[in-house]
Amino acid sequence: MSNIRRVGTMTAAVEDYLKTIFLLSTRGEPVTTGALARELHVSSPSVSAMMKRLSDGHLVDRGTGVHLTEQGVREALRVVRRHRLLETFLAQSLGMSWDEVHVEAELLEHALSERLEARIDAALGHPTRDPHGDPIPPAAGAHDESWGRPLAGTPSGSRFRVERVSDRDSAALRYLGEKGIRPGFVLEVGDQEPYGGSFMVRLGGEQIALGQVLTHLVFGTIIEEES
Amino acid sequence: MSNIRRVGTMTAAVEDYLKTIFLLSTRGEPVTTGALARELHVSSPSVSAMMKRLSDGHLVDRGTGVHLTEQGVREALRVVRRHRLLETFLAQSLGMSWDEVHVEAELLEHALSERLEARIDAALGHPTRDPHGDPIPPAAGAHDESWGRPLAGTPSGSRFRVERVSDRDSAALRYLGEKGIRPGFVLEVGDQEPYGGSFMVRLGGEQIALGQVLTHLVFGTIIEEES
DNA sequence: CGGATGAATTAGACATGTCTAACATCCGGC
DNA sequence: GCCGGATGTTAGACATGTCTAATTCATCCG
Repeated sequence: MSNIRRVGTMTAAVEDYLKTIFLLSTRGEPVTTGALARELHVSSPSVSAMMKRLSDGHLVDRGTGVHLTEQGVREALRVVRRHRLLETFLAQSLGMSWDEVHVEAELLEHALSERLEARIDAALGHPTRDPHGDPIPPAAGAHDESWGRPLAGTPSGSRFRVERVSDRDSAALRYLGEKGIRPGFVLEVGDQEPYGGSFMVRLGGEQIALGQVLTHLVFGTIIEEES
Repeated sequence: MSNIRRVGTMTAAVEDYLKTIFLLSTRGEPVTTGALARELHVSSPSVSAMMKRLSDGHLVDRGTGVHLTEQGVREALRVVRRHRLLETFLAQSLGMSWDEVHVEAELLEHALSERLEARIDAALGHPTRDPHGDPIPPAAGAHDESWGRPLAGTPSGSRFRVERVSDRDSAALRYLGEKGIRPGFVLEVGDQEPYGGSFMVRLGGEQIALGQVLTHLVFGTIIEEES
């Protein structure tokens, strides 16, 4: 039966590839056979074969690396939308924490019907951000996937508004969540301790030391002081 | 990647077959190659091939017709549990009607992780019945799948408590729902109009005429008059 | 008893998606 | 200018799950 399969060539595997290509390229990373293999936990030949299929189906172009065609972007955005709506829904309706929702959404995103997607969207009041601050692509219309700047390298003394936190490392997410570092909050940036030490920030009067890795997972903007 | 796949031999297709065998046999219908092909919308040879696989995996025995082994029942109940929990969850959290939830649960049931299943179960307060009145198998322990008696053939003048309504015909479900015929409600049974006419029942002062087909979709028990 | 009928299986093909092993290609350094 | 390593592709195999066409098998009826 394979209830999972959708119209045309969209299968769960195809959706995963398209989504991953989209996310890699919007993160500014090179989209190569090797990168996709690493990301999707498959072998390089598997990626090669799939790229051939996607290319035949006019979902990707292959020049230097791989990039999505217009139609490929459209399909990728559909998957990303379902993923982020599900994350938001699971957090809202079941109180799941932001480090748990990603894995679950990963499983469910290929099995979400259009109808259920619409119902969830409506029930949530047409949200524009998921729990990590990632923008939810609209059902139709333009989408902005920009990441802002990473916390790493932010000059001491500036005020930094957290906008997105990468959902790739679930343990790091839990840790950051416990410290209160979530989208919408503003950090007072302190000093980078020397020789790869902690990055000091202040949030609501509390001093927080963040390891190198964490500062590359938090994105946002520097708030200009008005005076 | 195929995120859908589970441990061992449990795939979405295997789960569908096991579930269907379980449901057919608990409805008292013969579980034959043909019946499964009809039910699952696949060809007979497909069923033959799958029965060989399930038989090799000790999930079914093949004598006269097919029946589940102990392990087969266990796996089938896991799928049925996920399906009915999902139906209940979708009805509760999104206000979906009982004629919509079946189709959606059908899609999601193969992608539900153990963790999410447990979260949903807890959030719903460990429900024992889905919106159609179908019993939700417990995570561990005995399960009773009995159907009670059909409304069809209930003698005039008796009082009939609705316990389950078959979810197989979505349009019929919607119709019955509009008339107020749902699990828990008690009907005063009237006459069967002759020559295959309507079956008359009374619910909360209102007279309802039910076509033949409907009376075979509603199950429950006759309430003994006390006096 | 013999043939028609229907149900089930076997045979063979195909699509999807994965793997390992072998080959190709390209690019930097000497 | 050539060699070695990284990167990518081809070749070939396998698992899953489906299909159609052909065959077997049982059964019922005249």
